[in-house]
Amino acid sequence: MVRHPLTPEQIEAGRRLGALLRHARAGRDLADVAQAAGISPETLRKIETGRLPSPGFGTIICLGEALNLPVQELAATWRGSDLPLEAVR
Amino acid sequence: MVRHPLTPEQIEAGRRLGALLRHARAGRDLADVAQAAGISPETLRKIETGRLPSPGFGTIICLGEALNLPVQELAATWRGSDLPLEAVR
DNA sequence: GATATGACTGGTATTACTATACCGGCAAGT
DNA sequence: ACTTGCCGGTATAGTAATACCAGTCATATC
Repeated sequence: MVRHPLTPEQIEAGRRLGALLRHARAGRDLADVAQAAGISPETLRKIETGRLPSPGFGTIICLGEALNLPVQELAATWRGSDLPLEAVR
Repeated sequence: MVRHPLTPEQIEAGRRLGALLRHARAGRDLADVAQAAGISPETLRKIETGRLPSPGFGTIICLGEALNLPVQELAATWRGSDLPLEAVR
């Protein structure tokens, strides 16, 4: 096989990650956050809705910076061991 | 444009990330680490040598787990603000 | 010294996916 | 009605992830 399709687990992980990002964005404008992270609004929207389940590493890092999200929480959310924010700090 | 080619900065970031991963692997067998992270040995080798400059988020998270690397250091290395391990803990 | 073993390397090929863009539509607010 | 913000569908260039290969460079082993 050349490249395996994404597993359901990976797709689920992408959904969790997207939900976290949308929640962290709170009220801010989607386009503003996207620009701050250096990605296109279209891409951010797809990540948030889970239609881009497994984005690039740098993409998520930049988004985490733009949203003031600790990297550890992003990683924990992706893994599914969704420890609350307090446990990370 | 539909998708921008990777910038030289991104390629450099990939190189740094790969160097960190290879250093963290130390003496362990490449194939063993790859299996522990759930990716193919070929892919790990390309990430370490920088031929896959911008891997998936999940890919790096799994590798960090397999190598006991704190996520924050991976992120810092990618960003270029290569704070030493001690500053992260 | 020839030969084998083991781990890495660059090259090439292939498929699935990311990242981007544009569209029409839908809901809430002004 | 008009704007604002989100949504799903579609299209496309570039890349990730996988696989196979031949070549290198040690370190053994004969």
